[in-house]
Amino acid sequence: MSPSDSGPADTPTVEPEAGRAELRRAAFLKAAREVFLEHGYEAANMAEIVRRAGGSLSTLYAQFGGKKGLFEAMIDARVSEITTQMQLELAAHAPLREGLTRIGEDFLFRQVQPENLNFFRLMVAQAKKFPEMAEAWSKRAQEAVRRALAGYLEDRVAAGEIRIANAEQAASIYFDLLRSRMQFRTLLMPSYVPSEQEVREQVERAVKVFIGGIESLN
Amino acid sequence: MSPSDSGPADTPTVEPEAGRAELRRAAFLKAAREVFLEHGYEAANMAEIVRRAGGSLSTLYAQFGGKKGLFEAMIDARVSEITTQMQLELAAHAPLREGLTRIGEDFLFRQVQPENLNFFRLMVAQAKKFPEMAEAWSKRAQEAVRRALAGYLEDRVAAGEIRIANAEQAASIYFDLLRSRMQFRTLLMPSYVPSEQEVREQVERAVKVFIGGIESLN
DNA sequence: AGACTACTGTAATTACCGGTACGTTTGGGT
DNA sequence: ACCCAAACGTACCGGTAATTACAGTAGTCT
Repeated sequence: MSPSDSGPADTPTVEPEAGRAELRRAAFLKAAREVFLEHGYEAANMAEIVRRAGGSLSTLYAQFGGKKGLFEAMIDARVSEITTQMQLELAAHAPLREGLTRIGEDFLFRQVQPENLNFFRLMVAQAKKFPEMAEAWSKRAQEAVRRALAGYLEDRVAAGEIRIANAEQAASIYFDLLRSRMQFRTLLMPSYVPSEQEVREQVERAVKVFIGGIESLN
Repeated sequence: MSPSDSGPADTPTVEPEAGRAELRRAAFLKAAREVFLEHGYEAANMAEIVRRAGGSLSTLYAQFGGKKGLFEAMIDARVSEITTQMQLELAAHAPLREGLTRIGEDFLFRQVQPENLNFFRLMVAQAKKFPEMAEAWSKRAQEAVRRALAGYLEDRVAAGEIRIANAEQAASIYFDLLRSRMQFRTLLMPSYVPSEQEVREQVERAVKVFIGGIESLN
């Protein structure tokens, strides 16, 4: 392979200087994402995806092999996105209450984005059919933020602001406090979108309970 | 064929004194439940349901109108069940730590039953297509247990064991602490079934953090 | 028993959809 | 300009599954 290798060796994703195939592929993935999110896996229609993406059914099949392959590719792309998207704006050495609040709001606002919830719904629905995929999703979505928060907590422990034996576990508990109620409601009531105020209040409660209660674990 | 007694159907779990129609209906609902839980809404097959239930396709359509009607009836039945199933073994006047532990284990063990998780997955997946249904589900599943726990907490407040301004809110937070992490994992990893020990540990952590932190809300 | 109704069995109808075949066009490299 | 693989468009195949039609059967009520 390597046709002349004149130097377009880079262009990892969809950079303007991508070959035709790359452009098609990107368009297919974008349309697939829309359609799968709108209708779910079973009810999604390959022809509809082509209609939206442009290009042709043949090319779609040539590039992804089939519905399953397309779905997997689409989710893979999203899983990669997640890692960067989940990067928390770390609060460095901010005092505990302030840091937790900032991290919490940052996280929860993203968490309740309709796009995110739709992906989550899709993954839950297909967890049985695509187990590795669901697992990868779950790992990525969780670990990045938990590690980040754990790091921050360890910093605060070193600063003597709080006593925590197991920072990862504590981080996990904080995210539970943050997320649970809203995740439950938003998953089951797609039309409900929490207001900014609701999110802030939820974070405030979580911070209070966390700071008040986390040392009880030791 | 089977001239005389074609139906091997000796009607399992139904009131002995029900009309034929009722028996059919119950059998259809039971089979529908199995099939919908196994395959999801879209992939479920009406003929398969009839195959399992006995009876005939015609009767199924006569009774439920169609796939949608059958699904709704099946979920309705489940939503009714939930209220009784969610009845917590209330801890009456038990001391706080003991009461919370008992209520928590009772709740969480039920919550991670595969049957329950499968229903939850199904509802999440179909929340867009059947919004009223998902909402009814969410309400029932939440309110009963929250009210029950709130009642118990108020009792403990009256006993002077703890100071809580808003018992419903506190109850909600306790369930968040209890459920979140496991719900997340079990939904995304259908093969993972938490052990009894894991459940107990989770409850223990939740109890500690809750008791330690809940008064911080006041 | 007779009549009225509900259930059964099966086949037909209809629609949709994933996947493939195949002839045509296009665009980039030489 | 020429070549060829990639991309296109579209018709088509095979299968599945919801829904309906219909003709026969079994219960039930009087």
